[in-house]
Amino acid sequence: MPTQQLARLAGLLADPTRAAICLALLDGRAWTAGELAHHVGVVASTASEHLSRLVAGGLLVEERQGRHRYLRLAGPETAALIEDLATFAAKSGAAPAPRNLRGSIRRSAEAQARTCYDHLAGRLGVALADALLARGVVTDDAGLAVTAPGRAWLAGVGIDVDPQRRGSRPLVRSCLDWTERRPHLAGVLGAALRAHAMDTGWLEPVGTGRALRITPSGVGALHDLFGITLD
Amino acid sequence: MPTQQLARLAGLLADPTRAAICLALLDGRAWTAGELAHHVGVVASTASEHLSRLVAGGLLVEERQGRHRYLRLAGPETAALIEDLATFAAKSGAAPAPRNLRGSIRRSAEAQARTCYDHLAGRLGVALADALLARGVVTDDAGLAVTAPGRAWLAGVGIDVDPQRRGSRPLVRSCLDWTERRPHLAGVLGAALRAHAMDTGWLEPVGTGRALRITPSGVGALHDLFGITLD
DNA sequence: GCGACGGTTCGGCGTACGCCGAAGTATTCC
DNA sequence: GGAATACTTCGGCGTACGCCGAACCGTCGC
Repeated sequence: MPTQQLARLAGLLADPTRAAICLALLDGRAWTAGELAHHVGVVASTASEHLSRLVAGGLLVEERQGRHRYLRLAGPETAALIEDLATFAAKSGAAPAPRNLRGSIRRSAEAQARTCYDHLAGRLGVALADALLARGVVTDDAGLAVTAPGRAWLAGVGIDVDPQRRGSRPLVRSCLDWTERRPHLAGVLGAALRAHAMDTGWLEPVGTGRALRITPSGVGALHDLFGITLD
Repeated sequence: MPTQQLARLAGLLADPTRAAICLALLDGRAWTAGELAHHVGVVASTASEHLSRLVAGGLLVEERQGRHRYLRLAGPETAALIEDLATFAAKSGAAPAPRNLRGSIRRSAEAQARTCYDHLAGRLGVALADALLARGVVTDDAGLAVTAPGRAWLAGVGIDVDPQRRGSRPLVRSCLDWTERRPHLAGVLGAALRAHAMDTGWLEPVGTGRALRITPSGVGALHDLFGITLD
């Protein structure tokens, strides 16, 4: 009875509150139950029940730490499914003609580069993290940190990570990516990298989602500056 | 508010009856309202309401002819979405680990070859239809029909289309495919082709869906007998 | 220890929805 | 024209579900 299974799965996303939760979790992070409740605008008890159903249904996984319950999507394929669904839903009513090619293009583009909150994820995000570590711009000796020469080098490229500008936010932070399952750079540096890449036109958004496309000039710059070549 | 749209779309598939309707329509054919009602086991009035909702939601399109209301999926992307969803739902609970590669493999495989009811669809189905027409095994002079030499040639290959075996079912019938939007061969010959391909090991099922994989021996046989090469 | 806090469970309320049968409308066949 | 057919609309029934507030339970900070 695949029918029941399909209906069950769809039923998990058929409620606006649960849908909002899943969309929020598309950023790949693990949220606490309280954060999600506040974000979607329901009381904690209501959210708790929704979250239990989503976990029972296999869409979410939970991780209990002390008095917190962290929730994230069950895996990359779950994220992909929800994105596909949301994308399809968003353009219902629009011209359905040119969707065939678009779909696959966007899919592959998103695997290459996409935003995770305000920084870069996807294969580009991981590659950037690797490159900066390899070149000594960032060290991982006692927690992630930008080295002194690294700071100067970044300034030369045009990326400003003046420590005065960070509030309470860590300068460099690790963030686990969906498709790569490897950490990439978040924090102030991660955000600065993304902002610089967008400002200089190395990357441009494609569609309304979080997918990014590497422009021709971006291909050159990423190769020359960071030694990155994505096939 | 993409949240509402996602929930609306999911809500269309969240009901077992509607899910069953959509799964039935995955064969690409246009069903009448009555056929669907009987197939999913509800009374006509109930089905009518479900169908109206599915049409209003953009998942189905209708075509009125006389006192009949024909319904089919809105397009190839709709079929793909429902299949993705059903596939995902079917393996919820199984090991989610090796799904990354599998997913893309299956996707491309399904575009190449898949079953449509009991015959072959996808690019292989279309290519087979073309090949048989080009070789004079089948003609399209006055409706599709198997030629006399064609019948002998098929018998030599090992495909039995003895006219005594057909009941009221047409020997050859055209069927519009989703991904190719071109007719392929249904009817008794279509079913016989599929059965032969499975029996001889030219094709093998992949996963639980309708996707088929062309085996190495199948590649050779399809090339030698029908002159077919799929990239 | 004790309070504060995050999360869960439970009871109750209201709505939405799926189902059917009966009546109504349109089309086709004779 | 009249009967059979295909579908739709409507009314009514029952259930399922989403929401909240209140009470309860474990964890953390002092």
